[in-house]
Amino acid sequence: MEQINDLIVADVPENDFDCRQIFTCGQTFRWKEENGWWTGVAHGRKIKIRTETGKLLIKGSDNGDFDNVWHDYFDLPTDYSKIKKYLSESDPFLALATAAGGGIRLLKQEPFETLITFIISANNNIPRITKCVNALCDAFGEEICIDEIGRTVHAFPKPERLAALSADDISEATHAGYRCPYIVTAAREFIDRGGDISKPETYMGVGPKVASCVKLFTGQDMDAFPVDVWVKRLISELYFDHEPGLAEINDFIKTHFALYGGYAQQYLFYWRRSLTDDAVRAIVEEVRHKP
DNA sequence: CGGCAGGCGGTTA
DNA sequence: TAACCGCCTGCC
Repeated sequence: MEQINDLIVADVPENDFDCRQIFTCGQTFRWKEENGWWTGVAHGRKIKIRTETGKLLIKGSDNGDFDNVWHDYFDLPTDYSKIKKYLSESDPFLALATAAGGGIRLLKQEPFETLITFIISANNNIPRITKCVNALCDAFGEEICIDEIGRTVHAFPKPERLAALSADDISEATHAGYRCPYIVTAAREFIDRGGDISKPETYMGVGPKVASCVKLFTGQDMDAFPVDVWVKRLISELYFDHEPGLAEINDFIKTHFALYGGYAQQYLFYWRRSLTDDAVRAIVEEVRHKP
């Protein structure tokens, strides 16, 4: 890693870091692409990043922040080539999925932000989750800076701020609907528990799927395997000749994806969303008839 | 075009 | 098991 003025340049394996894949695969909703750079906020800091053949370029950071924050946030210590190789060799579908989304990385995100963001994600879709989360930050997050075209950039709100609000306050700002009371109570609970999210499913508004997301996207449990409608659909298409129940799917996941389960889930999820039902059927046909 | 079902990256009671 | 907020899509 080296620093040139306000630009950090770090080595990243060329095929293991793709901004679009990282920021649009559903793990975070705070990054957007502008003029060839991806801009985002985490840990109360705003940066811009892009990649260039084997290099990660970061603007708005410095040596200290890179070492203390971004190195870990972008999961740079993990060797994704090794993970993709292992998954590819253990499963023909993962070979295809890791080829399609090979630049995905699992960000190590902040506990409170992840908890609230995925409470919002329940029974919701990506464009609307993005809107809600960013509206929440704009309304209640502390100001970080003004960007080059005059927009105020906000951090994710602190637990104390959200805990002091009413559900109606949140609703007015975000239009997150019936999830708003969950956001307030989760903020209060989070404070009462001293920031402990080791059992996310014990928070109101957090069921099995959201709990898995929190564990996986904070880096707490890399075997966590969130099962949403897309993953459920794909698992039954690829591995079952009948419509499996949730228990059956969970059983299968535990044995089949034991190691690197969370990574497998991300590759599969990203891959499935790019395919039509017909394309999946054709792929299943082809893989089954291979010697 | 505009009104109105139908469907979402689940959870709760 | 249905109801839930609100936005987007497709249909008439």
